[in-house]
Amino acid sequence: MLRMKQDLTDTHRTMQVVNHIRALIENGTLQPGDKIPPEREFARSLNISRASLRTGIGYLAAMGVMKVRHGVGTFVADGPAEFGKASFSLMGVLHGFQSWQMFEVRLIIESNLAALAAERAKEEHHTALAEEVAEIFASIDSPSDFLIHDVLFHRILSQASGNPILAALMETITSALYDKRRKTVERSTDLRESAEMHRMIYRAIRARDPVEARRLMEQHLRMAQAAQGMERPTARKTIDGIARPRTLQLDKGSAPSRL
Amino acid sequence: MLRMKQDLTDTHRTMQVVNHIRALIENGTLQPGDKIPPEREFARSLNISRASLRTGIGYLAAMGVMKVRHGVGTFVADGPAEFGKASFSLMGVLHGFQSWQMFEVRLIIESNLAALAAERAKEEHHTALAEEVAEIFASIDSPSDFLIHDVLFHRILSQASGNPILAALMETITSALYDKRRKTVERSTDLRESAEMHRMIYRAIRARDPVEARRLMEQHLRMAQAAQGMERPTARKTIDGIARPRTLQLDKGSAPSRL
DNA sequence: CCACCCTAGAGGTCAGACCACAGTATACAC
DNA sequence: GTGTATACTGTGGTCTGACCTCTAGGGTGG
Repeated sequence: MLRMKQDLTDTHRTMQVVNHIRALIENGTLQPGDKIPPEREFARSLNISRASLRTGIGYLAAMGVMKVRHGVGTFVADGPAEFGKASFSLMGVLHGFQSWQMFEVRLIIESNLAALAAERAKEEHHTALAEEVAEIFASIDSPSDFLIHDVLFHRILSQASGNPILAALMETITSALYDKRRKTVERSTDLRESAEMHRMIYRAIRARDPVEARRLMEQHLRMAQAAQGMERPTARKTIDGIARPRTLQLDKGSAPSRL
Repeated sequence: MLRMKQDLTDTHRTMQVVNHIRALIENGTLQPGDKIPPEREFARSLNISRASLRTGIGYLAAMGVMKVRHGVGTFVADGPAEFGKASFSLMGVLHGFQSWQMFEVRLIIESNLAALAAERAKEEHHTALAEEVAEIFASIDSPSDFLIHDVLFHRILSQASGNPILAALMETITSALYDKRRKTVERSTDLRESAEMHRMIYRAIRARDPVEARRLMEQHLRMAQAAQGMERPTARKTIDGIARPRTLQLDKGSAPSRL
């Protein structure tokens, strides 16, 4: 009737490797930061060729679950969760993501992140947040440093929200936005105002006031968006990149496996 | 001082392939659904070995940008945008994602999706949405069919929101939730109530009432969550899967490349 | 006209040699 | 003794080319 086949990228051996490692992570044998055995050895122990093993590892590395370091070894990722850095930009060109859409998503997610953080942040988060606010003020004359601590502030806030999934989504958007920001921040003049906003957001979180935290975060982001001239276009035209009409197909295709 | 190296998975050849294909997609040479040349031939034209080409393709396939079909060929993905199906579950076991967190994210994203859809949906979306509502009512006695149209309804709503990024994030969460739902829906008794909710949401969107659409969607999701007994635990214990304490490190590590 | 089988074309796997990189041990010069 | 240069070892990266498996389509016999 409809689709029967599973379009998963589950090529025999590849998935075998992926599932094996997944299992090792699930039962705790492998923890973030751990190193897996050398390819030659690991391949032998799994009774597959090194090439196949590498395919599987490549798969895991592509989505950020593992990190491969030439000449050193392969490790389980340990940084903040994220859905493939490159993934986002690739998906972007493929589906025509636009800047205003990124900001819209950021506004939605981060304002909720702020609200949740206000409700759930622990002492240690308050401390870390306060430190970053201080660093931000201290970096007012150095745009590049300012941006670093700005990013750090938002990342800590993500963790304070107590929802790693939301944090991971935010991280994905943020890293995609980073390059663009790095360029504009340089010629930014009112970093003082931005610093002040961070401080106010921190105070709202500190005071466990979700409503205020959300409001301030929204205000902060709208200001940031305006500063980069990336508001949503009133008309239907592309801001950056080529316009991509692409007949919008209400594709029912590939409904969640089997049906 | 801090990190200097770029931890990107950019192994020479691999990235070379990825960027090449990315370029082909950007300049329109490759469109969703298109087939790329056979590996042997493509590899020769790029002056790299077939193995390297395959590594690159595997990378792209892993994040859902390309689809490989054994014995047929390799194609550019054309379905709804999504950040790697497997990616999510892998990230899940790695960072300890929990059910209530997935619901929380879904609640946040989808309620906003509904609000946006109410503001921006076009005629064609209204039509498609109405059709699915009808299908949903028609499937009240068939849980499996019901679920299919339920998913379709939400997917169309995502497209109607006019923000493909948000839609992609939603799709990622949804596909992860799908399996779990498939099990519970079977023994669900009040599908009628759910169907009614979909109809009301549709009407709110149709009436271009963002506030009401958001409110109804939130209500709908909370009911769904309650039906599956996945509210957020009052205490600090795990619902499913093993508890994973994992010393919460405020990892500053891997700040967005170079600094 | 339909069912079955065969085959061409495309991806999947394998084996083993060799290259490139990172970190450490060693040797030589001062 | 100290320090720097070099060699070695371990680990991932790439290449070749042969062979396996799957899919789709066309040919052939019933």
